[in-house]
Amino acid sequence: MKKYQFVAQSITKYIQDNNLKHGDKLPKMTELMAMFKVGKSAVLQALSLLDQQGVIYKIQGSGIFVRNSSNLTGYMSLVQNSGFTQTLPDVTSKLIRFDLLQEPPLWAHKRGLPDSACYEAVRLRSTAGKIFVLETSYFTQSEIPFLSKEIVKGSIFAYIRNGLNKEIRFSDKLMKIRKLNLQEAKLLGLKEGDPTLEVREAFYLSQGQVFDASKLVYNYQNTEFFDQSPDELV
Amino acid sequence: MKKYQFVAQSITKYIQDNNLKHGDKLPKMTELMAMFKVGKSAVLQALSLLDQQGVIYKIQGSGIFVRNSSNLTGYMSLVQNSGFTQTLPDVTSKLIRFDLLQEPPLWAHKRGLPDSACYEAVRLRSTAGKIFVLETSYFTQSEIPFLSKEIVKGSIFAYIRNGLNKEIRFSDKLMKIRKLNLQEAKLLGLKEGDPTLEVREAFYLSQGQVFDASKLVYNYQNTEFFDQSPDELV
DNA sequence: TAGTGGTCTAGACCACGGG
DNA sequence: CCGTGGTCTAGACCACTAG
Repeated sequence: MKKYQFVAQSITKYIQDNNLKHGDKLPKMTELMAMFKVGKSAVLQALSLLDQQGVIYKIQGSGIFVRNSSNLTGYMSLVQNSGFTQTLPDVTSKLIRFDLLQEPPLWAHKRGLPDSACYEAVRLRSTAGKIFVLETSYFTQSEIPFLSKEIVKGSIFAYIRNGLNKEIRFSDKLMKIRKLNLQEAKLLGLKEGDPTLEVREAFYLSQGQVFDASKLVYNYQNTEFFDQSPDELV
Repeated sequence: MKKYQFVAQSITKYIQDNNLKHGDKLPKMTELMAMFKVGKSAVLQALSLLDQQGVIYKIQGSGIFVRNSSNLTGYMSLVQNSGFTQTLPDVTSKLIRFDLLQEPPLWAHKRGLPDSACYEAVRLRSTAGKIFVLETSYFTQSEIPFLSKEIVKGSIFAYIRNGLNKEIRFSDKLMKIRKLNLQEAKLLGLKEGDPTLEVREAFYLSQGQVFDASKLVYNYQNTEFFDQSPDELV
């Protein structure tokens, strides 16, 4: 483990252990450097991470402070890549459809998925027994040569990371609000015309290729989202 | 202007000028250091900025590459603090209500707004003549002592930044999908029961105090969102 | 195995906040 | 004014990619 990761983790633990709240002051940089026996840049990288995660904020000339970590259990991060598995408890999947197609639908190709054979997986995902999203995913076979029903029932991303040893690097999302159609409504246990958030997402591997294009249709009754924007840019 | 800001800006311009697309390679770090006559850490900070903005990605041992800057005009960033003014064209406001209250509503106080006198502003915002959001904002008078109808009709944030010379540092958002009520629907030009995204946001100043709690109700027909997640953490 | 980005250090100097 | 975080340098060494 890298030093700055260790420092970031230790600071997070320090906040929990000392039960620090919004606005409480953390040790100053020189003290942090001494505490963890690292140089300034390691501490800076750690603080930068925590900044992005919304854990702390810094005031030049004053100090480093803890940020509101409001009770976000049950909320879903709209930004974090891996989606729900991070913040939601007991995520399970029900497989609706699983096929190998000659080519992806047009929208998936437009989002960058290669125009060649791909797996299609339609899953209904639940947290704590409640259905929260209908997910239609396309995985290009050129990157993911083999996929089975068993893998798809579990976590595909875990399989890609651990089984194939590939790294998921970043993603693009386009989102809109709309009404559910009848088919979606039935699957989600809602009514036609009920509101939903539709997310079309493209996932990229470490070399910058799209390997997965997904469409997510959320259940409005069982989903809430959060975002803690960090210090800003430009 | 700081060196790393200048470098970041120059690289962005370099990408535009050379019309670089997704996957195209940028000059290597040593070349960038030479091009801009700065040290390694200045370049690193610049690249880190661009990484967060979704402009580039790096592959260790290989190079620095341009990321898809798909045509996002008309889309709204869900993450960027200042909201729409950044990416949307021709934003105008219609003032629906403006008052000075003895105290904010309960939800605003729960989000961190002081339980004392505050301004209430209800605005209908449009881009290119189309109404896209109904915004109800509460500004605590302890931080924003004076607000007028004229200021509220323009950009309150610009007034705070330039007029009051205060810095808006970060924000928390909670979001959910739901149905419009009759009153909201009328204002947005939609029908009762139509879908919407509701965002409750708390804005913080540089010392970590909440000065603004806002509720945003989006018009689903005129709004689409995007997000380009950067390299991830932990 | 050469070459690229990543981590980390020690230290100089700058810029802001608060007494 | 002092103390804090912020920027920046030069350079050592590590880790990964690709030919």
